[in-house]
Amino acid sequence: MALSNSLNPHVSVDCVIFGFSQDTLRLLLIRRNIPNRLTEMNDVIYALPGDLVKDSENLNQAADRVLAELTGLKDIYLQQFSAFGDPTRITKAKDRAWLESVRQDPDARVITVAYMSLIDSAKVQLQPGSFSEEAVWMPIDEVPELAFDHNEIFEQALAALKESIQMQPIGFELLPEKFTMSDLQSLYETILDRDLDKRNFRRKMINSGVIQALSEKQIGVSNKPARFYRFNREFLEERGTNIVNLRMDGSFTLFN
Amino acid sequence: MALSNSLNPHVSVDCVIFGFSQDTLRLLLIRRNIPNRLTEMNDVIYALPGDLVKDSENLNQAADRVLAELTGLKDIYLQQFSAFGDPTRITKAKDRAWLESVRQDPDARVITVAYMSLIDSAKVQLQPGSFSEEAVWMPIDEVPELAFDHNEIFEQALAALKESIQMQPIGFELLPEKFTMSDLQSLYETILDRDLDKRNFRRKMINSGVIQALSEKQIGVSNKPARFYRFNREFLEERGTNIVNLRMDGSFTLFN
DNA sequence: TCAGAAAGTGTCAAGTGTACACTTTTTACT
DNA sequence: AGTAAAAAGTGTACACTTGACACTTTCTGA
Repeated sequence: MALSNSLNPHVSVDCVIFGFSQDTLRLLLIRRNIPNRLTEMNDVIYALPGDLVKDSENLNQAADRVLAELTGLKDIYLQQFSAFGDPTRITKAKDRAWLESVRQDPDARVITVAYMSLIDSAKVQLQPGSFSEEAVWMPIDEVPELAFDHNEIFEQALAALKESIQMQPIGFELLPEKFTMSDLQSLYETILDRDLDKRNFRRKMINSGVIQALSEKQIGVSNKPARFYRFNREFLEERGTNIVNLRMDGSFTLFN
Repeated sequence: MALSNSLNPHVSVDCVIFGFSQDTLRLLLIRRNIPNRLTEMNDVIYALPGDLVKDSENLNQAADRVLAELTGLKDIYLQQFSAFGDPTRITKAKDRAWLESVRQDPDARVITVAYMSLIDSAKVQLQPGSFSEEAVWMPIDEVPELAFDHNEIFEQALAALKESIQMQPIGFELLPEKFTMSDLQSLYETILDRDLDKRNFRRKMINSGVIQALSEKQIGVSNKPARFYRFNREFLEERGTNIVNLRMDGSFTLFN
């Protein structure tokens, strides 16, 4: 069996990248067309974006690089949430064709460090896909079978997101700079998968100090135009990123 | 440079193992004596327990194995909290002697997956140390300079512990089966590094349902004997392990 | 029997969570 | 010009939780 001459041939990063549009939480996936010798058709395989870690970079840099190559964006919210290293995680038959097409050493175990990323999908200009590879936004309840153990990684990322959003003001990463209160509530309802009371939601958000009202309002809507808000970045600076149980007195619980 | 013939020569696990005794939070460290050719004395180096991941095992199994070899215990609370992979993390001069003594390939980067573990230190029979290697319980505010980036890993584990203990009923992993309310409060005060009100603490713990009062009491103490309590394991079964914001109505926030 | 030590207990005021329905503002249509 | 449709925006009352605060009880050992 050939060994790669990299010092770290078997460590990768995978990115679970969430976006939010049309009141739907979406996942950024890579779609690959793998020629199938038997059928002479292409097999379509979906996978999380990821890559092997280079010798010169650390794990965060590798994840940043994957994100930048895919979306063109830098300084994106990125949170490492788990490593996956089961010896059988990439040995399933369904993944063989792809592996052989990209790896020198398809039998080797790959340990992967998984990142969760939140981006404003409106900012993303997906790189135009080649014939064999393309990035697509997939609604999270339509995620198909993915390569390797990527379904499990995705499920864990989603769970991590649900937990984090109740503890830290990170939902804003999924929205544009300016958003309405309804946008924000819709985002929270989607992620937490339940309805929230409109009046209570607004009160809590405003009182918590995490958002600031702008004087600007929507234009061109055929109903009462909503006020825009923006995330109060000073809030984070004052408190650090590890906010637990913010209440008006300094403690924080978004929804019980 | 020689390459190991393992498929995964460069992935390890490191365990940050917390224990609690004499009202002090302690860390289980490995102390190694490394012969120094210049001084003809031994250099003493402390490090987190850890090992390379074997081809046949997954990451959790590797961490379990490290723990079992060190303490003789199985089924211990173990939570993966972060991976560390900076290219320079093991290249500092101070670590050279040790590395050369244990690794075939001291220049290679090692990516490590870090675990936080909580154990009742009374259950641990530390394996009798050889001349060159020995395990010791170190109070967390006396932790010396450690090998590699282990100080950083420890700091992050401590931060993760502080956060987790406010969200999930995991403090019990550090206590014996039966404990007094004062033991429990002392543990929380130590980890959170602040005083808690005795009456409010008791009320909250009892009302939350996470502990059960036993009829048994202390004997042989020279003051009013304290009642024993135990952790209510059914509580976890009913709610799953990811408890956020438990209150009496089902929500949970331990302390604001 | 007395002193020392830690256990154990109750109340009140302020803050927070939750449930709940109508008015306002805008555009589009006739 | 008038009206309908659509979403924005607003207040209150009740129940519960939190947090501050000090004294009594129970045991041992001298």
